[in-house]
Amino acid sequence: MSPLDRSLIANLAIFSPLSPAEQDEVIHEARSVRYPKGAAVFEQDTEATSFFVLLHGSLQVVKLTPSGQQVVVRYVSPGELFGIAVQMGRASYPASALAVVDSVALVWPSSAWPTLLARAPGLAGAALHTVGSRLADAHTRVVEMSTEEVERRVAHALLRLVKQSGRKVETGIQIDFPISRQDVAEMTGTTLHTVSRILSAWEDQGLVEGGRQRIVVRDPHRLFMLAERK
Amino acid sequence: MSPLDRSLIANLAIFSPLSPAEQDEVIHEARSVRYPKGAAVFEQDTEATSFFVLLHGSLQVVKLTPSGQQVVVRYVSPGELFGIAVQMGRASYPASALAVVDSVALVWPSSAWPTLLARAPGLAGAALHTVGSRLADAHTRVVEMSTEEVERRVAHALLRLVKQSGRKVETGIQIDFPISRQDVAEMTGTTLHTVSRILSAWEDQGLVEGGRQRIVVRDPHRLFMLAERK
DNA sequence: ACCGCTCTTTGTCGCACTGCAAACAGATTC
DNA sequence: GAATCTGTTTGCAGTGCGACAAAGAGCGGT
Repeated sequence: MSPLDRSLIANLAIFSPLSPAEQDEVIHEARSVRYPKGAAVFEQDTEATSFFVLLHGSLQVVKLTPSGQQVVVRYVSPGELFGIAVQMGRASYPASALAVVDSVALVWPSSAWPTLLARAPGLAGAALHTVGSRLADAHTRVVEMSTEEVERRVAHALLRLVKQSGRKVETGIQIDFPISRQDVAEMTGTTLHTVSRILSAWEDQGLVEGGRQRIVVRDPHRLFMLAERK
Repeated sequence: MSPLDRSLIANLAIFSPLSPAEQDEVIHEARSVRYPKGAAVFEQDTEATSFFVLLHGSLQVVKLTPSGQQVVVRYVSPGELFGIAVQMGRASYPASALAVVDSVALVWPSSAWPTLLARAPGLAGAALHTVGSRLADAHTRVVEMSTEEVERRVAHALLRLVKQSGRKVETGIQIDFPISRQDVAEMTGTTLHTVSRILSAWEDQGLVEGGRQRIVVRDPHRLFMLAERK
């Protein structure tokens, strides 16, 4: 394992409030791990031994129900802190995190948290912000699922993905990792079939452009209108 | 305003890790406010000037959608920390909190947070735990709404209410505050009508006992079976 | 360049649930 | 105790979406 440099984390929102010396302290406890596409960073209901910051790639966080159904909780983008179950008072991870493309993360042992906090007290606040915005997202989703019909939920999900991981391409904005209709279905609480139908209809209207595990939004504004119109 | 004593907070999970001296410091910044039934503790989208701990009563946290629909996010029980929007990095409250019975809360100005943290660093961790368990709840709800049909969602909602605010009565366990079918509908993402039908059916089977703004669960175990059976 | 796998598309059918409507009942007010 | 208000029950008709089925298409492996 090569020694890590603080430049890796200096620009991340979570660590930028820290002084260079503090950043050195923090990075010193970490190691960098590569996860090939498809690999699990951690798995649901296993002991939460580590917490992480994603450096490169994208992760899908999925929750499996007792009856075997799967729900996509969210996608993790580079720079995000994740896997902080222990810090929230849990012994095990509440979901699994899978690499949807080759990815790299910084890994700290959960036991390092108190030490880090002592050295950099601002971290607690940063973690609280992180969890707070996830809570807001989760509530938004609850509200959407309670009040909106499927088509609008899919529109919102797509817009969120574009915002979080959109990459400009010739014909519009593409979601920057492989994502299947099944995945979108599991994000919006519907079926693969319904998602496929909706995307096909949108494609006919020139709103989006589909492909195998690929979605390009050609007209984000019109999609937004569709998502919000009452 | 009468001076507050640390005995008010000594037994609350959030403050119990603090030393008596720290508890004195914390309580010193607070004031106690009474909210009559129906009053708002704070309102959605207003500036988050305060945070709170509930001492007595029950609050309903509701979110209003742009199209005017309402969703019940959760109920707050005595001892809980709430209204910590600022600490999560928000300027305004993301929802409204209404007293469903006469209630009393401790109120701190948001600006007191840094001072409190300096005096009692354990508070940050406590807040993180609080938000963490809310996040877990929200995710549970997302999963339920994605994968379960209405009847099962209502069963789960009732079980959660009973667990959080159940009071033993002669014929079973009663939810300890007035709650209408409409409220249950807004918790489970369905309509008042469907909830009424479901509860009526359950009443015929001797599972629950209804009444105006009143629900008594007569047989929690059978309700649990109904909620979990695949 | 072929084969086989996974992902996607499209059609048909049925039903759980919603939306509308109207009557009913327990609480509250004067 | 009558009047009124708010919350609850119940019936019925309509439908959005899920369940099932089967064919088509892009991609990776040998």
